[in-house]
Amino acid sequence: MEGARIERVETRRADLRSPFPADFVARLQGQRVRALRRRAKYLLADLESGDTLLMHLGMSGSFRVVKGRKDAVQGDFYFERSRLDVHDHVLFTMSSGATIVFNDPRRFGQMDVIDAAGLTTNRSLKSLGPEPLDRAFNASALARALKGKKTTLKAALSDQRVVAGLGNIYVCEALHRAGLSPKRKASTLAMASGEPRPGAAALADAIQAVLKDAIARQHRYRGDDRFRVYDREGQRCPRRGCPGTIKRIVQAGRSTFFCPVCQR
DNA sequence: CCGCGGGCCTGAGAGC
DNA sequence: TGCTCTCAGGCCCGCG
Repeated sequence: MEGARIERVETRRADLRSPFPADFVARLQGQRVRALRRRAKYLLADLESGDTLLMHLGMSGSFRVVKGRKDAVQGDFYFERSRLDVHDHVLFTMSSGATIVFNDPRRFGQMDVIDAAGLTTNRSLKSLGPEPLDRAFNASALARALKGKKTTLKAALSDQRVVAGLGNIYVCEALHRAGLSPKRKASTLAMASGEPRPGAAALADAIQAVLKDAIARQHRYRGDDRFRVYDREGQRCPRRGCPGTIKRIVQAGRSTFFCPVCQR
């Protein structure tokens, strides 16, 4: 997509989680994609017009690139429409001849077009916390974010306003790596007399390690047996020398997996 | 404002 | 084997 022009956009239904904006197609067609980037769990494609295409995969969303030949036009596309799935909801036909297909069975995904001001005012973007993979993210940044949080570490880390980009699974994984209990009060890792508490450094490191590892290994959220604690209730704790057994509890309506022995 | 619970949606997996 | 049922996730909304 990057550097190519969006020749045609087709939405194959009226909505994902919410309806596509009325001018969705009009504001995209004919625009060159200046740059692709990410903020939290959102994908952003900056366009020549100054608008930005905002995309979220939700739970089950994915993109695939279908290559075609421009001289083999099938309808308005460069490939056989019979190759489309019922859950292929948005098609971007690019000037490169490739078609980018957005597939999302559960339709928890999101697509929107925002203007430049929207980058700071859009509801989805404006309250996001720090990026854990930014250089600026460290124990102090995390401690500041957790300051005054009355809730548990699990709930705080799941809150995109505190730290951007962690989902249920990676919160569990990061807390285990850091040796911190998901039930612990979040503010206990906040600053104390100008210094981050010891656990904050461990947690900041663990968050970064979990995300880098997941990206490098191309984790999938289900059917993936490479998590240390997620979906491992009743199994031995993977920490060296720890005799604990992974436990499952429910916090804020979501499953938490942790080791009660080594996570304090 | 904050935190929590419910709801959206489908398919994988469990249970009969 | 095949049917039904539950439940998982991210995010938004409404409630207290």
